[in-house]
Amino acid sequence: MTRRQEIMGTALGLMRKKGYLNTSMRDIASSVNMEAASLYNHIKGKEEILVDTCFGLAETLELGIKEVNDIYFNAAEKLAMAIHNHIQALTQDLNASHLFVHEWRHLSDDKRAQFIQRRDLYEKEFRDIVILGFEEGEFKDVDPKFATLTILASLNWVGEWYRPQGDMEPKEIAQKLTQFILSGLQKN
Amino acid sequence: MTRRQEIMGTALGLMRKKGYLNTSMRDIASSVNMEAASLYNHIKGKEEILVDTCFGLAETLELGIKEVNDIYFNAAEKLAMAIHNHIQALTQDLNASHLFVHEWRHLSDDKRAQFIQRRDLYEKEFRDIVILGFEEGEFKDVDPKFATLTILASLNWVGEWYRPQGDMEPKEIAQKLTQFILSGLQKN
DNA sequence: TTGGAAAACTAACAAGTGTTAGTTAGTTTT
DNA sequence: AAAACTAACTAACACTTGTTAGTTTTCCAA
Repeated sequence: MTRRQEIMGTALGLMRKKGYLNTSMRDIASSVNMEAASLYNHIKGKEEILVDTCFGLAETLELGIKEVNDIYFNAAEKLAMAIHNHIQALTQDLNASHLFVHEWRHLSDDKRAQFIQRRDLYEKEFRDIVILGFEEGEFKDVDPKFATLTILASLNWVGEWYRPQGDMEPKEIAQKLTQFILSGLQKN
Repeated sequence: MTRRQEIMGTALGLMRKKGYLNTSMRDIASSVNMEAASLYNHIKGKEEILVDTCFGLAETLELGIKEVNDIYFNAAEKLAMAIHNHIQALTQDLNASHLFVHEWRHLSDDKRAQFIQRRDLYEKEFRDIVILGFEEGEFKDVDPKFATLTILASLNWVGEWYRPQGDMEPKEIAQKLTQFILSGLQKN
């Protein structure tokens, strides 16, 4: 593990616990036993931590949804796989997920604009699955935008309560979420 | 409208746009055309804004769920009404909702502990409805904790995309959410 | 053993933070 | 008219912020 990775990992942990703005370069430095100024031998600045993390996870998610569309499935299967990939990506590094879900707002103006664009594109991929399901006659005639936002809300919130040593594994969470989203709470 | 209310309202708007930590007392002051120090004639300090808002909305939500339990309904009807009340409370002031959903983390330690406790209690009320539904034989045998968190995630996320002048009214949103949560995406 | 890069250090800067103290003008109450 | 209250002000304090410049130490390849 390079020193840079060590710094990044420590920073992400602190930022998840205290928030991005509340985590100072001095906090990060002392957590890896060095002075704040020394961090600049490894990273360009504080924002680099946020940028690399947000865009890194964005790329992982994009690859995940592309994989879903490459393989031919019906909408229900596509949705199940998309949910699975999303949950895998998010639970794989909860600290990074926190920045991705909550702290992207503090990106500088241009980076934030780029981020929002990629996020919207990702949302659109989900929405297309919902629309496909309707065209197949398998899904109800719901408002696709509304449904997609609701689905993604459920997925992104998993990072708030998932605990790696807990009693549910990512795979199981994804499966339950898929079940819930497809057929809801009510019996028949 | 008192000067205090004016300050609070302005502060909440700024804090939703820029985040709690990124909004300085000087920002707030200049938005209401006064000096930062003068704010202290009306509020005790910056945290009071966060505390009053978070606990105020908490109380509204608690009243909402109590109302649901006072009136006898089956679980499906209870859930529908609980969702309706929750969405009404959240969409009624999106600025306050932002603090409630996102910025409560920055409460001081003791206030945060209180907040979490009340939040957990509110979650429990929702969970009890899910459990009741199962006991009635109306809901599936889902993991109640998992289901509740997923439901609340969907509800809380509404504040991220709801726009007051948009094409969906709170009542309609609540109705669609209820429908989605009860019977899901899939036909049959 | 030595040269040079990598990685740490100290010191400092310029800006911004929430908050307090003390004051003043204007209004309300006694 | 005198006293008290309200709400604004200026000035300052003590501290924290991200970052840069310049310097010293560490460490590995030649």
